[in-house]
Amino acid sequence: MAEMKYWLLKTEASDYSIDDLQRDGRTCWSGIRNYQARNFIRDDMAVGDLALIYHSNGDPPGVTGIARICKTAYGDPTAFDTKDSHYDPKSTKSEPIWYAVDVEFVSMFPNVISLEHLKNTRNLGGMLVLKRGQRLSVMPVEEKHFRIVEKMGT
DNA sequence: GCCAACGTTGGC
DNA sequence: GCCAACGTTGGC
Repeated sequence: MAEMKYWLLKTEASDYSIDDLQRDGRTCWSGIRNYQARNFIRDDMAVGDLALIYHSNGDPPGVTGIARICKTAYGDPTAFDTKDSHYDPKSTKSEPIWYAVDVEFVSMFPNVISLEHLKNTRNLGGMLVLKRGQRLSVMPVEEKHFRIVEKMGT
């Protein structure tokens, strides 16, 4: 088995929150429309990888829990749906441009680990989400950083 | 709602 | 291939 990887997945709490994931148990993580993020999803995510769930535009913005990748990348169904706001006619089922994975609920933190808290945690220096101007909705996380945030959330 | 920091598009 | 215009993200 390949080495386990760690990720950070951004979502807007008003759109799909950790509470929604806990309720659903499992969901299709769709709507990613950035090539760099797409490449992570399509090429690097494996079943069993763990992801920090990050609420952007939250109050406060921050990490709210953990999910696990439970199905590797497949053509993003929202790109095929003419009624969906993420519809993209250039992405076809035979040759998808955009991809989704399935994730399952692992845990919800009792308190949000706020962006400010992350910034003030010295051991998290270099974590991608803290970098200025970092807008990727999917990004890799180093194991050591994942473990620190996981611990902060328990 | 503002705006900085991007990524994408399209004319040339 | 350059780059200006435009759209989006996301903290504040």
